[in-house]
Amino acid sequence: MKLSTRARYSLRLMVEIARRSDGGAPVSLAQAARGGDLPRRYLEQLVIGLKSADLLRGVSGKDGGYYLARPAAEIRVGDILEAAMGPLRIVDCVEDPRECLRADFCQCRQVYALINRRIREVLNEFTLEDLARKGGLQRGMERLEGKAAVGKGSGGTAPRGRSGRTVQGEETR
Amino acid sequence: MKLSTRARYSLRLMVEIARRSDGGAPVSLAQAARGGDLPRRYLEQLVIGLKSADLLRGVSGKDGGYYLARPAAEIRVGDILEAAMGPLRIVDCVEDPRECLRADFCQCRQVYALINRRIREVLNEFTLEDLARKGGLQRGMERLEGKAAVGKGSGGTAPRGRSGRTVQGEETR
DNA sequence: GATAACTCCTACTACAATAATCGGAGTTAG
DNA sequence: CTAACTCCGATTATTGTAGTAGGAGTTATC
Repeated sequence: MKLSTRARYSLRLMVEIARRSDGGAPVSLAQAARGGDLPRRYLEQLVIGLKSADLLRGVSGKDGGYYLARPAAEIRVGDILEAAMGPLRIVDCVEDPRECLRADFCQCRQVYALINRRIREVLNEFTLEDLARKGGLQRGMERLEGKAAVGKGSGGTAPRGRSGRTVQGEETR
Repeated sequence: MKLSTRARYSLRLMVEIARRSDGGAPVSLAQAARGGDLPRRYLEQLVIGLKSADLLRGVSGKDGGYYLARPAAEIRVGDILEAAMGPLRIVDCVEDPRECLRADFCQCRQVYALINRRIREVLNEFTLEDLARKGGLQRGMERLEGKAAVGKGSGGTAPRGRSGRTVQGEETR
């Protein structure tokens, strides 16, 4: 149930990049590592998954680094977790019955599927912007509380883009 | 994200016991193991957690075994998972800020807390009875779909007891 | 065109957790 | 008294996690 370090670091890395990528210049892992006190060498690994999920783009060479492949408001927490941890499934049999010999008569499977769906829904309601926002936390929380309280059906889980601005600068630590 | 074998086995074990405990006699691990093809020796370990969470009660001696500490409709999936895996927290800092040095300025924490709450909600909406029910799946599913689709606020997550009857007998495999 | 600061790629390693297995002591119905 | 259980404490093999290490390739700057 617990998120792996890998998952948490990936989220924090994305947050650091989101916060610092305001000036247009790519954010280096060294910067991100310092800002979020994360082991830089480890980030190098995590970044691979985030790139191939097309959440980050890399720029080689001096003054290189990474920038978000799309606005923070359009990157869902679920996207990041999926990139870091693989498919967001509570059990394999939910998607592919062949994974389980017992699939035809196992009642658990259907309940698993429903739970799994709901978890993905929550994960897709929150975006990187929610994580990266600084200040105005109180205001932010009200909005977030709303999100968390109102079950918004099962349908489209794409995040509605808003246009808050990400602040940069002041050392996070 | 994936449920551990430990967690899945615990659920299946509970299902086996629920299904077989109709006659009043306790269900032995040997029976449960055969019915759910689970390694009996391993179940002996899992049962420890389930007992101390007061979900199962043990009866020693010949014809001994285990029975549910309360009706299946009152045992939530979340209860079982918690007994099997420990506290249902996605990260430790959600409940205890001291877990994290960065707690005061970390925005993630609040979002984590909201996600965590929602996950616990889903897990507490489904009961052992939902998992153990045999036949009438179609009908069951409609009810379950309803559950999964309608976000029912954040309030009380105690399962509403219903009074379906658990079937017993016919070998599950 | 050297150099500094990066990304990028591939191993490697230490440690912890997971998924069991095993032997045997204690309990109880027949 | 014995067969069928629970109960208890070790032990083990395998995998996964978190993190390090070394170095090749890329690019702005002096």
